[in-house]
This record gives sequence, structure tokens and C-alpha cells, in this order.
Amino acid sequence: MPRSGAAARDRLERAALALYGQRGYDQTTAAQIAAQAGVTERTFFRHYADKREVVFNVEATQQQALARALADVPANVAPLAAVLSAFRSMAPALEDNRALAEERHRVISAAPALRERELAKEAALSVIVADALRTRGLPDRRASLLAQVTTAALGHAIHTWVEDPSPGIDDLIVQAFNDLRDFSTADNTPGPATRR
Amino acid sequence: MPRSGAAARDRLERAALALYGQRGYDQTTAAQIAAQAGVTERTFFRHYADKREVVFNVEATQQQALARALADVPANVAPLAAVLSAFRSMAPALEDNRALAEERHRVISAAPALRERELAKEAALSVIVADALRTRGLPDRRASLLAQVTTAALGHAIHTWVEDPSPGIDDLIVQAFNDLRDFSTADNTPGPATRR
DNA sequence: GTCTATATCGCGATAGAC
DNA sequence: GTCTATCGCGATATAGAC
Repeated sequence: MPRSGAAARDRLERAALALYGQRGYDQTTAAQIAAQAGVTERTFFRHYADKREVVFNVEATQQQALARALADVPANVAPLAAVLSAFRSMAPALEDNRALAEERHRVISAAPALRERELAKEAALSVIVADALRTRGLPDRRASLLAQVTTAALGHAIHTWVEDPSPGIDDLIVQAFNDLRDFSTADNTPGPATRR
Repeated sequence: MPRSGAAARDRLERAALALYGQRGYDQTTAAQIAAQAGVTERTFFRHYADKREVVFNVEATQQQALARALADVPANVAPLAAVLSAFRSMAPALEDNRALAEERHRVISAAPALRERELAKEAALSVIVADALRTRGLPDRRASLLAQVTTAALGHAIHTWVEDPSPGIDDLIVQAFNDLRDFSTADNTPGPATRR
């Protein structure tokens, strides 16, 4: 039995996705996942803080890649364009793992507990983006806001992508950012200033 | 001892906030909260699906109010302005409960499990907004995107508000929406079109 | 309300990998 | 021979079933 932790993790993550997909998240016990991966339940919890994390370890890699991409965008590029550029650089990697992404999406959507964790991961990504924007000289408040908004747009694009294969993820990201601009320019009339 | 469910819920929610604040979320058991509120552990779980919900019941009320406010905005008001208007209508209620909001923020920020649930609630709010926008005739995709983005902006404003008392929440909401527009208009140059 | 499954984690011992 | 991954056992508390 390979004593390599990486191999065990790999087996655990595959087993978890398969079982969550078949019987559902709630009906799957950590012991079952561990058994299918050839380890004990205790080992499962040494690798993952909880039953949810086993589905999200892949994202850690992508988030690191994104942080690097963001740092690599030339400093003279405007903030929003920089974020867009970095996001688009993830497109090929996403496109390559389409099948897996779809399956993960199915599984996650079906389990509220997993959906919550996904939102937490998106929030973590937002923090990464905010840090990068601050490094680029954007003041704190605006960095954080822009990060949250663009991250939401990215999340929206990915969501749309896994549900409808036709448009490429790259196009969807660009489209989301364009929509963002259209909303503001065409539409941001002061509105009925109800009070102060 | 009042057998009214409402009174019990009230005591449970106060006790939970107090205990989570003192010993921390992880170190507080449902039994302790129940004891402090004068009910049994079983009763706790009859009122709340899990240990987290006890902190978030207040939000349900606010979300319903927001849904109503959104429906009440005249149909001729543009989408973004409509959302802004509805968000601003919540300002007085928020301002009235400032102390409680601050305490909740402290407690939630300190516990990852609670932070996750908070994000889920924000996502639920986003769905409410998206529905309202669809009702106003906005196509599906754009409704969902606009809802996510504005909800993120609102979340950002509230976050800023509970951390720094000086500006009123109404001003912060307006400022967030203004920043949103500034980002797009001043900054959305096509960028380095890496591909396609 | 009572009973129970099981998620989660601490501890000490064991066993491959380098 | 150290590391580090695992294992086996046990304890607590959440959450669902009866």
C-alpha cells in the first residue's frame, strides 16, 4: 500500500466525488469514502478538516495560479482590466477539466453543505484578488469592493459555463465583465433619493 | 416560564450570541445555550436546524422586507437604480440595530462556520434580488449577474459600516454603488485581448 | 423526550520511505 | 535511524429518527 499521502488524497477525492454523486452527500459517511480509497476513517480526517473539504482541494491550486497571474499583469494596466486579464488566463485550465467541473457542480449543487463551502472558497478568492489590487496601489476599500464584485462576476460566468457547454468560459468571462460595464453606464441614474 | 415559541426563540438567540461571544462558537455547546435560555437541548434543535441558524434568524425578516421594497419600486425605474433604492430603504432599520449588528459581526467573524453561513445568507438574498429583477423584465442571465454584484456591494457596505461607525450605512451603500460605476466607466478598456 | 448514528479529533503505537 | 503516513481506540457533541 503506497504510503504516499498524495496518492491517498487522490484516491480519497475521487471516491468522495463518486459516492457523493451516487448516494448524495448526507447519505455518504466518511468511513465509506475511506473504505473505497483503501484507508481508515481516521486517515480521512487527517487529510481533510471535514467531510466537505475533500471536494474542494482542487480549487486551492487554481487560486494559487490566479494569484500568480494577477501579480504578473503589468502595473500600468488599470485595475478592472488587470483582474479581467488574470481571470481569462485561467480559461484554458478550466476548459481542460470541463468534465470534472461539471460533475463537481452537480454534486455541490445538490448538497447545501457543499454549496456553503463553495461560497466560502469564492470569498477566499475574493481576498486574494483584493490583496493583489492593494499591492497595485488601489486603496483598501475600493480594492475590497472591486475584488468582491469581480469575483462574483467570475463565479457567475463559471456557473453559466458548467450548465451550458456551448459558449467557452473565456467568452463568458468577457461577457460578464462587459455586462458589468453596461449596467453602470446605461443605468446608474441617481435614482429616487428617498432620503439624504 | 412563557411557553410561547417566540419568547423562547428570543431567549435562545440572545443566549447564543452571548455565549458565542464569550467562549467562542466551537467551545459553546447547544446544551449550554438551551440551559441559559431555560429550555432543553431538544427544544433548541426544534427551533433551529443547526447551531448556526440561531444567529441568523434576524436576517430572514430583513430579507422579506427587502423583497417587498423591491416589488414596490416603480417599474419604470432602471434595474440598478431600483436595487439601489430598495437597499437604501433598509438603512433606517439597520441604523436602529447598530449595536446588535456590531456584536453579531464580531461573533460571526471569529467563527469560520458562522462566516460560511453568512455567505450562504447573502447568496439567498442575491436570489431574491434576481427574482425581483426577472419580474421587472430583465433577462435571466443579466438578472442573476446584476443581483450577485449588487448584493456583493451591499455586503461590502455593511461590512464597512459595522467596522467603522462614522459614515451612515445609507451613505456607504450609495458610495459603493458609485464606486461600482466609476470602476467600469473609467477603467473598462478592452485590455490585452490575449485571445479571441 | 429518548435513543442513536456519526462527524470530528486526541493519543499512543506501528510501519513504509529516505 | 529519523520522518511521516497510518492505524486503532476512545471521547464528545451534533443532528436526525422513533
